[in-house]
Amino acid sequence: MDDPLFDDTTSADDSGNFPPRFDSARVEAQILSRREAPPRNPGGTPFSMVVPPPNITGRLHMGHALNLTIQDVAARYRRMAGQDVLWVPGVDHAGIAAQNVVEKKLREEGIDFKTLGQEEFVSRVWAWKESIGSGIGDQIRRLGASLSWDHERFTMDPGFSRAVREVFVRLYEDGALYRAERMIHWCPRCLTALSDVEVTHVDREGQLVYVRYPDAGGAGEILVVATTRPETIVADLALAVHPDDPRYQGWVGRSVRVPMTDRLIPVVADTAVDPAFGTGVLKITPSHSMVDFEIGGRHGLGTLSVMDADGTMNALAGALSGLSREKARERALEVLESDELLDRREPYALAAGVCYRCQTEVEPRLSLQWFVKMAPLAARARLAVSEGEIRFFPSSWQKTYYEWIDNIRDWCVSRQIWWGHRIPAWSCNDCGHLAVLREDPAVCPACQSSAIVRDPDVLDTWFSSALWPFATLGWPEETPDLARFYPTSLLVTGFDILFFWVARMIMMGLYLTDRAPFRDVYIHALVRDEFGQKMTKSRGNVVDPLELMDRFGTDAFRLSLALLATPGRDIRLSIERVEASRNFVSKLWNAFRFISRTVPGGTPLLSDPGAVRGIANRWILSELVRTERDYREAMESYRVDEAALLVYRFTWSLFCDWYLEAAKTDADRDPQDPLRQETLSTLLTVGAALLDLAHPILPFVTEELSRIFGFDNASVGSSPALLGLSILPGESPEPFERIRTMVGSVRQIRTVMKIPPTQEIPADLVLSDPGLSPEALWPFLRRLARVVPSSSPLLKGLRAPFRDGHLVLDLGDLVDFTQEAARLDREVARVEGKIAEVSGRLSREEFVRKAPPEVVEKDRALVVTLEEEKEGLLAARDQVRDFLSGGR
RNA sequence: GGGCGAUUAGCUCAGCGGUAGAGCACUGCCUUCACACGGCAGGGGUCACAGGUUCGAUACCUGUAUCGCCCA
Repeated sequence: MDDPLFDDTTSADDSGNFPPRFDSARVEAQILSRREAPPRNPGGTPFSMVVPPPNITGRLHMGHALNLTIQDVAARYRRMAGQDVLWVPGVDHAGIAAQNVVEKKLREEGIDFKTLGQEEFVSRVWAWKESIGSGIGDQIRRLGASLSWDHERFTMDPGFSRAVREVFVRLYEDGALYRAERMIHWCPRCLTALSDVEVTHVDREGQLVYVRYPDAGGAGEILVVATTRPETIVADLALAVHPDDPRYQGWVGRSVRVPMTDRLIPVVADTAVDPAFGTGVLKITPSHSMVDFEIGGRHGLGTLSVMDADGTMNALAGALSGLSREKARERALEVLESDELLDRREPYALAAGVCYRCQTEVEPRLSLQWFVKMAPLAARARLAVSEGEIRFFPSSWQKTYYEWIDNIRDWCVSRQIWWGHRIPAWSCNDCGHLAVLREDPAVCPACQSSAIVRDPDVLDTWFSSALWPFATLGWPEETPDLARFYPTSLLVTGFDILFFWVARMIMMGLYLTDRAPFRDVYIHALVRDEFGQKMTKSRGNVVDPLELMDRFGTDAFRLSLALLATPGRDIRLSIERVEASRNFVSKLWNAFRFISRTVPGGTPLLSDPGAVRGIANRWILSELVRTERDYREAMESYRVDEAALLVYRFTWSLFCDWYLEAAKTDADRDPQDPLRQETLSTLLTVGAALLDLAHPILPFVTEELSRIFGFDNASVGSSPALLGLSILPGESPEPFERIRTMVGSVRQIRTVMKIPPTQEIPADLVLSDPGLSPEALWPFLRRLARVVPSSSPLLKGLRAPFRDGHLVLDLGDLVDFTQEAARLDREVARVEGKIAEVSGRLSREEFVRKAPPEVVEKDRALVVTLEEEKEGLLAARDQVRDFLSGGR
């Protein structure tokens, strides 16, 4: 073991090697096996988040991965900044989704869940929940998400259930919750009511069917009605026309006969009718259409329901009874056809409402349900955002939020399923009293009868989710957690649940705690496949995050997501991107491999970065300070993508490409040379700081490297480097920038002249700037450009020009001047183009007069620089031309 | 029908009033003692289109086109 850093058992693979590849699988397994809770810092300012609880039915998908990565970056960053971070994990009981899963499982076992009864079924769901254990939780850990696992909650754990019940009762007592018979969206497959947001719309190719309604007077006149739902004709209770429609003035008040039946219905006038749709005559089916229900109400039409809960036509459907909705539609067309009441049909694109859980087309249905009054809640929720109490990132989501808030309708919260929070309402069979209670009653509170029945329905899953930020912290108890961490600091979520979840948390939070439940809301987009397609099972384009983590490492996967997480834009994730990130992790790893070989154990970190003298050292430190400043700015404004890019660029383009190469020069110096010591310490210091910057995004590789180097525990990530480097080194870093241009100039010539990279070129250094010391420059030029001081002054040679001087290169006989002449011509043209542009601007009086002085000044300085550059290029070109014409 | 977003290099995307950028792909050279999951050098863009504001517009405003999403 010749490397002093590896003289103990903490080496990379515990056998003294620092392999050229980072073994992500091994390191991740090792770190995860410790199952450490992330550290808390009771002395720090609180920073809290609640995780959007994944469904118990869930498996980690791209959306989770993105969501958790962003949160974890925030959590780790805050921890490193000394804050006391609480990030509450948890799982949602996922009412309908979980019920569906268990129903299906039972069906596969040959059991019809309905035969079990509610209690037994619920206990089966609990058993199933136990059987899947911490599946999704383990996958979340796998992603490196540093949640506060000791605070894990479930939306149906006892405490949470108490909170849900408390809210329901409180709303009821306040008159903000009521039971009523209303039109709701009904899923004929899930057999439950749905809220407005649980219905999504899909474009369908339908038909507009024109049907003849004969005049009841027998005069042979007919009204033609256009409908997309001919199967509901048998439930028609009226036809309606717009009162101002000249075509139908004579019809209002008359009666027509309903096709397929013997019923007579009136023709009414209503302003809700759109004269431009179809024939301008609307059939009114109050029991099967939201709009018709309203119109029917205005005209006292009553109701007639021809469909059962499961979408089957019932006994009142006459010729259609017993048929499914779909079959009924076909049959209706046949009957109309044969009755010669079918006028015509035309294709019609319609947006069908479907259940968001099972995609079944929903039915409007009149039924007795529980509703939350939204108007008062919504008003406050609007204010919280418009007054800036809650901030959206990106802020463009405000509009969408207002749009919804402003058009909100009462929220149907009862569900006719078995899995969920049972509604705490009892009705008395004797006196009819309805009791909503915090504790289960034994008898009717009104008449003491024991003939009371509990409402069999459960609550919308989102009802409990709406309590998540405070119920997880102990509400309604006044717990220490609630006092310290509520309101939470940041909520990170996808736009797809803005209405389902975010808006409702705001409403409930304000109503129940009098405070907005969070300060900032970061709304991220969707992860799509590389072609921009949404990842869905049916498309078969779902990429499994776990697979990517296995293949490329979790760090690489997280970095890919972070880099692509531009606010407000969907993410197209391709394997190539993850590969590129993997390469970055490897690059980082190897940079530290180099440091470990170069820097002996026991080397101290820089105690005073401002006192550093070495050209390269000063340069990298000043770049680090700049990067760190921008990085913090990015993190504070939730620009994870920018922060990640800063780390990427600093590491690769500056630290690896330039500093490490330059540091090799200093490291080769005499052991007694103080510059060598300074450089070794700088390497270590910048390395440590770099790990800190990278840690929130790349937790595993940085923790492993920190461990190897004995830096502060990277899971704490409180290396002094990050905190201590707020001072800029005293002097300008410019000398190293000059070196970069010199090196660039030589490298260009080397390429054009086809001189092998390893071949050293003797050269003379000619400097016009007296501030630069050739003695300090040569070692870097030798290392980075492979030029060496020539033993004697060169009279003839090729000029490598840079801004304030040039190198004369002795290329011996290798020279093909024509290529170089052509290159220089191109360069001169490029610089001249720039000069023309900038000086053209400066020559315009208006520009000089109106533009800000600093802009004009900057342009003037730019012209000077460009002129210098041009002169150098011209001198080099002239010389090349000399060689070309005169030989040598 | 209303709203939102997008349109920048072959592809995927940053940038956003003041010399057009990254990753991947492409071309040439290089297995040089951290890294070929690498290095060096390079090619490639009238920043969708048309007006306007401005000393100056890829960026701001208006309109048009195309694409995507949300709501009705």
